[in-house]
Amino acid sequence: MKKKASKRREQILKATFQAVVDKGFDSVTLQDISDYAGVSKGVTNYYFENKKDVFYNLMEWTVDKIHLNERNAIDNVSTAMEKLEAYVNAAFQSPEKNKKFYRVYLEFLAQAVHNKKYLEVNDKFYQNCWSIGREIVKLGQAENIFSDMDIDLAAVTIRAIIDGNLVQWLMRDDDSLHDYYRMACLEAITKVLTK
Amino acid sequence: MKKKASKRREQILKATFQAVVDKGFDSVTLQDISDYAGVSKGVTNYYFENKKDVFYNLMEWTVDKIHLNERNAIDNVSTAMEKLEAYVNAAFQSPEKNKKFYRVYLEFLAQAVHNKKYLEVNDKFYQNCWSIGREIVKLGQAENIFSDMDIDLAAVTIRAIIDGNLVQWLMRDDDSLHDYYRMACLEAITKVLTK
Amino acid sequence: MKKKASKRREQILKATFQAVVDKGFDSVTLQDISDYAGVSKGVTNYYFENKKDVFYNLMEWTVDKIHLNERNAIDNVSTAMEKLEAYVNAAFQSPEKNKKFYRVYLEFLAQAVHNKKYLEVNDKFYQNCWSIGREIVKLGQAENIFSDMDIDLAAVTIRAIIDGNLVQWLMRDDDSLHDYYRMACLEAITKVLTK
Amino acid sequence: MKKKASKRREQILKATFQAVVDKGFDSVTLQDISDYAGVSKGVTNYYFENKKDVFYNLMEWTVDKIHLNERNAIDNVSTAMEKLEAYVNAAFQSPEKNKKFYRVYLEFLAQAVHNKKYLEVNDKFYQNCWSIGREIVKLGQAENIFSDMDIDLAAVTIRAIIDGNLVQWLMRDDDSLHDYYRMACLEAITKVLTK
DNA sequence: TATGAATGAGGATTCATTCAT
DNA sequence: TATGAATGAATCCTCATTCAT
Repeated sequence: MKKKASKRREQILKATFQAVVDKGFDSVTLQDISDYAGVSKGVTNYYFENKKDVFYNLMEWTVDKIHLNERNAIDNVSTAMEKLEAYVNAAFQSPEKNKKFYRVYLEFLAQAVHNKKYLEVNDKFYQNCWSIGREIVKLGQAENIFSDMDIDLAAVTIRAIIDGNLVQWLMRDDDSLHDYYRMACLEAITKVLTK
Repeated sequence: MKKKASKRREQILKATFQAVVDKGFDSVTLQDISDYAGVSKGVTNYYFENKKDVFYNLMEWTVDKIHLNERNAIDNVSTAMEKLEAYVNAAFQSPEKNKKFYRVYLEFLAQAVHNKKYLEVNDKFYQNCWSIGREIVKLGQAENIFSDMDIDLAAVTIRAIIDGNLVQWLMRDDDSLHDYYRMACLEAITKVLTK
Repeated sequence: MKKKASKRREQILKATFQAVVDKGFDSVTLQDISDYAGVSKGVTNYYFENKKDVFYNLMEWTVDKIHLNERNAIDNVSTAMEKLEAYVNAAFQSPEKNKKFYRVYLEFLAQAVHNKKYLEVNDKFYQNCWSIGREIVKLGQAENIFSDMDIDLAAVTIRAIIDGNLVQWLMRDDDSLHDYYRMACLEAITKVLTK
Repeated sequence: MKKKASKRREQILKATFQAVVDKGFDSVTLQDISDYAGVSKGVTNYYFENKKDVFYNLMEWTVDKIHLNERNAIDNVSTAMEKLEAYVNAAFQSPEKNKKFYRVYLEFLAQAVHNKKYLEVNDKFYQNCWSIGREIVKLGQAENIFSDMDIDLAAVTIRAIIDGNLVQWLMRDDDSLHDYYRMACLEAITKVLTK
C-alpha cells in the first residue's frame, strides 16, 4: 500500500529533523533516527536508499515547510505593506520554531557547498522566495508606494535581508532579540523598497 | 624555539582551511590535514590537543582574516561613502577568495549552533563588524549624508545585508553573479542609511 | 531472543579468556578477541560497552568458574579432612587448567590494584573462599580434630596458603612440580589447623 | 664517565617505579617516566635500549630492594624465632611501603607469565627467599624448637605463606588490616615449623 | 514489512622510537 | 649528553549497510 509507505517516510523525516535539531547534522546516526522515530534500525534503510538520501529528502521537506508557511501568510492579506509585514512575520515565526528550522536550514546550506543536489533544492527554494518577493514588489509599485526599482533585484534583496537577519539572530543565541531582528528586517526592506 | 611551533601551527591551520574548502567540514580527516600540510599523521596531534581544537583555532584564524581584510580596506579611504563602498568591496573581495572564506565561515556557523565556543568566536567577529559599521554610520551622519537612525541598529543591519547577500551569492554557485550581488548589497545598504 | 545474546557474550568471554592466556592481559586487542571467537571485529563492541567492560565481565566469569569448581569438590565428600583435601585438590586441579586460570587471575589481581571494580569482584571471590574455609574448620572442630583457633583467621590463612603456593608453583614454570606444591599446600594447612 | 651513567639509570628506574605505582604497569608511557624523572623524553632511550629494557631492569631493582631489606633484618638478630619474626616483619614493613613494592612486584609476576626473562629474575628472588628460609629452619632445628621436616619444603612453604598473606592483604585495600595479616602470617609459619 | 545481529571499513588518538640539533 | 620534534604503526571505537529471519 503506497499510503503507508508515504506515512512512514514522513515519520522518518520528522524524526530526522528533530534529531538534527538536537545533535547536529554530522552527529546524527541512523540509530538516532530510528530511536527518534520509534522504529527499528533497519526501517530507514528500507524506506530510503541510504543516509544521504534521507538527508536529501529532509532538505526538500524542510524548505517546503518554510516556503508553505510564508506563502500562506502573504495570501491571507491584500495590500503590499500587509503582505510584506506578513512575509517577514512568517519568516520570523517564533524563537522556538525559527531556531529549529533555521538551524537545520543552515546545516543544509553548509552541506550544499559540497553537494550539487542540495544546491538544486535550495535553488527551488530561492525561486519560491523570489516569486513571493516579486509579487509583493509588483503590488507595491501598482499601489504606488514602492519605488520603481528592478523587480528581480528587489526580490533578491528582500530574501538576502531576511536571511541575513535570521542568521545573525540565530548566532546571537538570545531569544529576547527575536523581535528586535524582526523589526530591523522589516525596516530595512521597507527602506529599500519605498520611494 | 617558540617561533617554529607557532609557524607549524599556522601551517597546519592553512592546510586545514584548504582541506575544509575542498572536502567540507565533517569530511576532513586528520589524515587529510597531514596530507595537505605535507607532514606526517602525528603532527596535528602534536601541535593541537585534538581535532576539535584544530577547528576551533581555525575558526578564530578565519574570522580574523576576514575582519583584518575589511578593517584594512576602510582605513585606506576617508569619506563615509568611500568607506562603505570599500567595506562592501572588501567583503566581496573576489569570487575565488569569497568562495573559500565564506564556505568555511558558513560551515562554522552551522557548527556554532551546537558549540558555545564557536558562538563566542563568532560573537567577537560580530563585535568587530558592528564596530566598523558604527564608524561608517557616525561619519556619514557627521557628513550629513546619512539619516540619523539608531547607530547600533544600522550596524546590525549593514552586516545582515552583507552576509545575506554573500550567502545567497554563494548558494547560486555562479561566479558571474559576484558583481551583481556586490552592487545589490551596496545599493541596499545605501538606501537603508541615506536620508 | 535473550538466550542467543547471552550465548554470544559467553562465547566472547571464553575467547577473551584464551586470548589472555596466550598473549597476556594488556597485549590482547579487540581484533584478537574477534579472531579467537571466530566472529567479526565489531561483535565485541556490539555485546559489550567497550574493552574494559569485556575484561570486567571476564574477571567475574573467571572467579566464578574457580569458585564453582571448588565448591563442587567439597560438597561431594563429608568429613573435614576429606573436604580439606578435596578443596586443595580442586584448587590444584591440573597443571594445564591451573596455569590458565591462575595466569588470568593473577593478571586481574595486578589490574585490581588500579581499579576498584576489580577489587570488588575479587572481594566477592574472597568471601566465597572464606565461606568454604569456615565450613571446613567448623566441621573439623566439631569432629574434634582441629584446634580451637579463630574461625575467620583460619579461613583467611587457608586461602593465603593456597594462593601463595599456587603463585609460587606458577612462577616456577615447571609442570612436574604441581604435585609437590599441592602436597606442600595441604600439609601446611593441615599443620595450621590440627591440634 | 661511568658513574654518571649509572646514576642516571638509577634515577630513571626510581622514576619508573613511582610511575608504575601510580599508573600501573601498562599505562606508564615513556613520557610519564621522563616527567617523573624530570628529564627530557629522549633520555630514557639513551640509557636503556627500549621500554622493555627499562622494565626488565626495574624488576631486578625491585626484587633486590625487597630481598636486601629482608636479608638485613634477619642478620641483626640471633635466635631462630627472632629471625623468623624479623623476616615476617621485614616482609610486612609498613602499609605504605608494602603497597608500593608489592603492587609493582605483582605486576611483574603477571608479566612474567609471558616473559621468560622476568621468570628468571623472579627465580633469583626465590632462591634468595628460600636461602633465608633454610637458614632460619636449620637454626630452629639446631635449637631444637622446630620439627625436623624437610628443609627445602619448609623454605618453600615459608615464602608461599608470606606471599599469600601479602597478596590477600593488598587485595583487601585496607591499611588497618596490615597488622592482622602480619600476625596471621607469623602464626601460620610458626605452626608449620614448630614441633 | 520489519527487525536487529553481524560485518568491516574508516578515523581519531596514543605512543615507542628515531634523529637532527 | 641531552632535547623534543617528527614519524607512523597500532588500536579502540563508531556506524552505515547488509541480510537472515
